[in-house]
Amino acid sequence: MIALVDCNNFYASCERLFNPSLEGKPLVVLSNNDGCVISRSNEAKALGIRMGEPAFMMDAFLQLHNIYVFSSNYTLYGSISNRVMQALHVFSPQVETYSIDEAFLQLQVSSAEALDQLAALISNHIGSQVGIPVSIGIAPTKTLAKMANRYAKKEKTNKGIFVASSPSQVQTLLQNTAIDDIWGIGSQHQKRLTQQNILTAADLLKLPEPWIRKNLTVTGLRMVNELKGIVSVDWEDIPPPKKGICIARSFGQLLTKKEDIKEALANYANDCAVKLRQQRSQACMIQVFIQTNTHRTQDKQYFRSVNIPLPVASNDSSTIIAAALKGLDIIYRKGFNFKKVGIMALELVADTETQMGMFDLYDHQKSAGLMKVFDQINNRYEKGKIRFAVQGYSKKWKLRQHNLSPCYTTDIRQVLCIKN
DNA sequence: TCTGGGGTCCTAGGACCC
DNA sequence: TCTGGGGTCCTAGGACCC
Repeated sequence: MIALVDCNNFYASCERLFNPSLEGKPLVVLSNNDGCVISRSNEAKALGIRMGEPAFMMDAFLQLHNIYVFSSNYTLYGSISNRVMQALHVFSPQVETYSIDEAFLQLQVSSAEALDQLAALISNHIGSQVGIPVSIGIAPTKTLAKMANRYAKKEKTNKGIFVASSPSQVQTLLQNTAIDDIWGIGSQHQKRLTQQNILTAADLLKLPEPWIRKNLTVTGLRMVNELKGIVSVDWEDIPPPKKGICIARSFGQLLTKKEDIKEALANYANDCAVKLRQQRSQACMIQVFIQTNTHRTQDKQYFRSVNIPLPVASNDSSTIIAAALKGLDIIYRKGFNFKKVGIMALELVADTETQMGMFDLYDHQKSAGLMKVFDQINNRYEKGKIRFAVQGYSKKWKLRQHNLSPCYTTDIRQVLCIKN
């Protein structure tokens, strides 16, 4: 059987962890730039706040209801996530981290009672060891486990646990799951299925295979098999290597000058190179893209991207930054209000597989050595202590983060201090 | 003033090859 | 009148996920 363990309102729960006075209070976490709502406590949900709602449109509402507002603190959430994943390993050697707040577990137990007990145990353990509430769905396939989890949350069943191990329980699940609550059905597929009068997961199983194949592609066929209890989604204990690494961010304010955008891009390019080194990869291709704010209909719009091949695979900050700036030279145009710039590292190879270029005069060992020292210093002291001159100091592009909580678990200077 | 960021997979269509 | 067929590679775009 497969269990899906999902942290409830994860970011909101993380903010509460070190601030118990927020228990029982409405609380929201905002996206980068304090843009829109990406996590809500149950109390905030009860007040009708929707996911993705822009913060600036609800300022008055937030104040009126004394809703606590947090900027997103991914350093904190990442660190709490690690604790949750560690704690889950107690219950199974096979744990697949699916996202920052979810994991699949393979369980070698089959009876419904035993599964119920085990789920309760897991839930209590994460609660007492990490302090984060979770919901658990158990079923024969990942897709059904996702559904069981959602069902548990929605119906508030038995402490957020739902076990669908027997055919009759699976049937209950299928009949009570709306199609848009199925893992793999988004708004577009939902529209098409509703037109066919397919409203639940059970309805979906009545559709002929060729129709599924044509309209929902092979991914849809796989999903339907999973609903039938046939395992069709691979198990991945070890995360497969990433195919691309992307750093893209909206600016705190609109930018028009190339110099300002250059500064932002150089910083993102350096972050991208750091990520490449962390996962021991090198990129053969760099993509740069730039875009205006599509929400501002009064502005002229512009979106463009360009690929810059690297003659030799690299994860050297200065090489990645240089390629990124070369790309910006090609796609930048005067006279637009730009909102966002980004860089993507593509065609990744392991850093042990470096192919030397025929006319390659670059000293790879020297570069690797320099980057190692660079990373060590930045890890040891304040993050980003040493930087490249082109990364600049104007910081006009900087994110808005008006309500950022401390990095309680990752920065010794921000550890919670208890008075006596 | 103000609307996230980072991924994956699939398909269709064009270019190119023999 | 009537203009092949099959393969590969690349890209853009669309759908999905959290």
